[in-house]
Formats: sequence, structure tokens, C-alpha cells
Amino acid sequence: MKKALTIKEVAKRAGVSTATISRAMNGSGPVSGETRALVDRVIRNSGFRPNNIGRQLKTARTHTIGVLIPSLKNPIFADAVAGIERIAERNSYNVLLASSGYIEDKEFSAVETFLKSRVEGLILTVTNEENSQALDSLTSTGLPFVLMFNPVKPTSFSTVSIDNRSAACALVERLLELGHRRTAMIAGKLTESDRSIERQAGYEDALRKYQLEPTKIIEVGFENSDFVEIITNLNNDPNAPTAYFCSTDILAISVMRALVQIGKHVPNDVSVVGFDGIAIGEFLTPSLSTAVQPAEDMGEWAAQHLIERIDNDHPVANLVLPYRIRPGESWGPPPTKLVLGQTLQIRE
Amino acid sequence: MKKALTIKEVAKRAGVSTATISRAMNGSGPVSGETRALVDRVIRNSGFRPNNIGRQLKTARTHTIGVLIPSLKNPIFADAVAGIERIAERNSYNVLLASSGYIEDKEFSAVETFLKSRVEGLILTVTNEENSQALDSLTSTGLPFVLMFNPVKPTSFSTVSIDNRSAACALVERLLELGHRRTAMIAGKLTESDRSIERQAGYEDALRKYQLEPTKIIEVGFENSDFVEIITNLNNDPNAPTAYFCSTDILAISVMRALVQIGKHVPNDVSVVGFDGIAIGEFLTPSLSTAVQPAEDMGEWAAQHLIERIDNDHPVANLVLPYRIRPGESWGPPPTKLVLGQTLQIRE
DNA sequence: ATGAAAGCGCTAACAA
DNA sequence: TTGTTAGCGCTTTCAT
Repeated sequence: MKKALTIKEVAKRAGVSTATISRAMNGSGPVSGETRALVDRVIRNSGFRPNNIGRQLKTARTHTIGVLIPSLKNPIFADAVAGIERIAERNSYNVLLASSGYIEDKEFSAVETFLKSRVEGLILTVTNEENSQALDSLTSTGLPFVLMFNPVKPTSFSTVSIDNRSAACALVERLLELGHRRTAMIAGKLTESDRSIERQAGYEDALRKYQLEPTKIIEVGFENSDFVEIITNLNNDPNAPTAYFCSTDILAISVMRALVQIGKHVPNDVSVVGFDGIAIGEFLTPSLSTAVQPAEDMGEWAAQHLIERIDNDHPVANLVLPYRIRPGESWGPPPTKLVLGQTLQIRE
Repeated sequence: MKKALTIKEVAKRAGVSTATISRAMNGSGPVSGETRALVDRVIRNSGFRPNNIGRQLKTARTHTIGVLIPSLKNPIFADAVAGIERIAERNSYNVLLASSGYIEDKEFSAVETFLKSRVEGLILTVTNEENSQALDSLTSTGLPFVLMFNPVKPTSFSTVSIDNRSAACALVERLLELGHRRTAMIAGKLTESDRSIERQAGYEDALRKYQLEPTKIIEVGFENSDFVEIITNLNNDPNAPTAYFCSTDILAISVMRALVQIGKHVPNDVSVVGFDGIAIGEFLTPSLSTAVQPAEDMGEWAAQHLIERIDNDHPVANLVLPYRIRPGESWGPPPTKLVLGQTLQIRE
């Protein structure tokens, strides 16, 4: 790999000073028409690409933002990053990406790395904003950042999110309206996750409105593929739930599959709802009833806002985007219970 | 935002030279036990984070790789990036990400940006490797890079891919074995895309084996949501296809949906196959028959190989990973044709 | 074991 | 309009 040219070499070839090259390249100062033409020609012929590292060191600007998400494999985050990416590109910002795998240590070290790379701002989704080392080091630096997906708190940093609690409540209310009285919530392993906690609160809000006892939350590991076992266990209970509220769509999809595998029909035997609104949910059969987070919009707003904080010193802001309940085919009324000795009546 | 400390300031506070700080931080030279302890303490107390830009300029190493893909919104690419990310993190490399949206200009400018940022290597998926400005500037620099997904060609750069042509052929053969004789291929707007071309060739290979006339390829825009119209048109033909080979899973999902919307049943009325093997395909009803590309593995290999080229000067290599035909419920035998006047016989 | 000083590639006063 | 020069924050000879 041949080593790259420097501005010095280009200056020599053009017979001018490095300052002139710099001015010609960046339009940062007066350059005569002929000189400009000359410099342009030399640059083109030599294939010179100015070393951004040098420039960054001098100007103390990197035009780079860091993005930290739990995982690209969940489309909700991939979509958000796609939104960020589009805005960054439009504003000539680079995107440095890292994923934490929901591991707090990695959140922390990723932020440290970003800091050392002198990103000008950060967009991130942390596992739990209440208690995040990553967030602590970040706040102490004063670097602008935007929290994405994490619920807004009365703090002084920028966030973009939906109201997880209301959304969960609205969703579960729909289940209760359909007549369900025995429900269960299945939560991803991260009960510590602040979003999970909010959704859980929303779930309980809904139950309370119907004066139902809060049921215990079933936690499952994401990698854990024993869904069949979990669901079977739940189902052995004589008072097995007739509806499942899953804390994410990904989880709901696994739960639906497990239900089918043990011979249950969704929604005739049991209803399932998810949370997130990933695009694919609509294509499932049954299509997934869920609360939609506008992930790409969130990413776009996060990036736009961050850049405005960086470039124009805009103040911190919190945006709560509306969620949307997307009704699908995965819910329905609970099955009519057949009690022994009871006469089954079929209406024509 | 308070401005960050420099090594100079830390040296002053510790009462030693900047060289000593550097040596203590990096273990790059002898430092006495006491001095080390002193320096460690000062650094911790001051929250000093060495400015990587300075270091990068001096060492001429950025420990950064650039990743360029068409779109994060297609899980096939998001998964690949997840694989890259994991390996990069494990080897202390940073990932600079950009997406092209299948636009060649953006491919080019993203590569230029990466080059100016002095990434040490690149992993990318280009629209068409035959004729890519981006690839041209890249090759001319001598910077190591790995092409991902793009079919291997007798060229001198590293690639990781599957044999798109064989995979497409194998997939379509299965359709023909099922009895289909009138088939259509639906290709994403990028007939220019080299993968699309390979898959098309595989499609035609299969037809040829069965001595069938090659049918024309139907091109559709990705954003184009007129699938219903397209499918309706195709269907008005008295010799409408009984099976569709779609060049990507994403496309296949849209096609299936359109078919359902016009009242066709998959696979009873018509069979559909996709290409890529995105995870969600298995959860659809009917589940999608497809050729699986091991995207995450491809990303991991690409990153590992690139890093070995950078760090250990490994030679260029081409890896062709095996594809897998994943049978689903979206295909079946063609419907038996009912001809007017013919007696329909029903076997018990 | 430590320090002084040069220099990585660039930009931006300041001079001319 | 152009050139000279200092210096961004770090590492790394080379002395000591």
C-alpha cells in the first residue's frame, strides 16, 4: 500500500505554499483564479486526498458522531441507525458505530472509546439510564448526546422516545376489552432495562383499571430458546393465561411460535401482543398486534437534534413521539371455557 | 462543554514529562514503579482521556475500518454489520459506517470520505463490482478491502460471498421438480446489481436444464409499492406463472402479500421463493422457501480477514461460503388446471 | 528511568 | 494574493 501524499508534497509540485493549497481546497481564503486552477489540476493528477487526521487535530473538530445501540440484529435499532445515518450523511458527519449486546461494561467502554476518538456528540440507547456508568462518564464530559428509546426522565439531557408506559397500558387495555382476564407478561431478560420497567408499569396500570390482580412477570433470556418449556409450564396451570403481553416483538414472535408448537392456536386459544412495531410483524400469520415505535423517525430526530446542538448550540430537548397501536390478527376474545357437565350450546 | 485535558497538562500536574506519561499509559517504555503509580493516580483523578487524534497523527494508525453497505434496513446487511462489529470490537478496531442506498454516487463519495479519514481497511458491498468508481479509487490506493456479498471474480481483491448462480439454480430446480413449468423471476430494480445478474443466470440455468424457454425478468423498484398492479398484470395473462422466483426475501414477502391481496393462495395457487434467508422468513405464514446466505458469518470472516491483512500482512483471499436451501411452506406443486368441459374427478 | 525536542499533516494568524 | 510559521496532542528517538 503506497503511502499517501501530503499537502506539503502537493505544494511542492504546484510550486506554491501549503497555505495556498489549503485555501484553494477549502475556500478558506483568497486564491487567484489561475492559482486555483493550477492547484486543482495538481490535486486531481496526483490523487491527493487531504488527511483528515491532520485537519481534525488542527481544527479540533472531527465531524463525527458516535452511535451506540444494544444490537443491530433487532430491526428496531437497525432502523433507528438507518435514520441517523441518513441525517449524518446529509450534514457531512461521520458515524462511528458500536453495539453493546445489552452488556453494561461494553456500553461503558464504547463510550470511553468514542470519547477518546473525540466524537462531537453521541446518540445512544442504554440498558438502564438510572444507573449507567456510561451515562455518568458522558455527562461529566459535557459532550452533547441524545438518548434514544430510553424513557424521558426529569434530567437535563436530550432524549427521544415514546411513552412506553402509556403504550403498554393502551395495548393491554385492548386485550382486557376483548374479555381476557388471565394475562401474563413476558419480559426480556433485562428486567433492569428501563423500557421493560416502563412497559411493566403500563401493563399493571391496565390491570388495575380492570381491578385485576397484578400477575407476576415472566422473565426470559433472549438467547434462551426454551420458550416451549416456559410456555408449557405456564400452560399446565389450571388458570393458564389466555393472553400474553410480550415486552418486544422479537419476543412475541418466539412466544407465538412456541404456542403453535405445543398445539395452541393464536388467537383462538390464546392471544399474543408484542411491542416495537417492527415492519415484519405485519407479514406474520397471524399478523402481530403491537405498539409501534417510529424507530427511523427517532433516529432522524436524534441525529438532527444532536447536530443542531453541536453546530448551533441548540439547547437540550426532549421529544416524545406518538406511538401507534397496530391491531393485528394475533389477538381475539378469549376462548369460551367448557366446564364439565355444562351443556354446550351452538347457535346457528 | 469543558475542554479536554491534554497530556501536557497531565504531565505538569504529575511533575513529569509528557514522554513519561505516554510511556506509563501505553507501556511503551521503562517507567519506575513509583512513577507509574503517580501517573496512574493523576490520570484517574483528572479524568484525562488521551486524544486519539493526536496519537493517530503521530503513529499514522487509526485502528478504524470503514463499512459500506446498501442499507441497514435490509436485515441481511444489518446482520453482516453485526458480525463485523463483533470482530472489530474484539480486535480493538473502530467501525465507521455508511450506507449507499444502492446509489453509486454515494458509494463513491463514502469511499472518498473513508479514505480521507484514513481508515486502515474497508469492507463493502457495491451495487456492481464490474463497473464501480468506488472500487476504482479504492484499488488505486492499495488500501486493503474486502468485498462482501458481491460475487467473486478473477480479480486480485478479497471477497466473501456465496455462489449466487448455483444457489439460484438449485432453488429454481426445486420449483421445476415440483412440476412448475410457467415461472417468472422478479428482480429488484437493480438489474445492474451483480448479484441480481448472477441469480438471473442461475434462474436461466435451471430453466435450461428442463428445456424451458427463458422468460423475461420482471424488474421492480424497491420503493415501488405497486406490487398488486404488477402481479395483477402478470396474472391476467392466460399463461400466468405458477411460481415466482424473487431475487430477495424482502421482495418475496411483498410479492406474497400482493398475491394474497388479489385472492391467490400461496402455495396452492402459486408458489413463491425468495433469496437471502433473513431470519424472519421462517416465521411467516407460509414460511418462505429461500436460499440462505450466512450473513453474520460473512461479516465476521470479512472483518477477521481484513484485520489480518492489516495487522499481519496476510495475502488477499476469496471465500465462498456454502449456501443452504431452506424449504418452507411457500412452495408446492402447481395447481391442477381445470379446463372447460373437462370432468372434475375427486378421489376419495 | 527520565526528559528534551522533533515531527506526524494540517490550518490559521500574521506578514509581506 | 501569497508565504512563513506556530502549533493542534501525541509518540519517539536521542541524550542524559
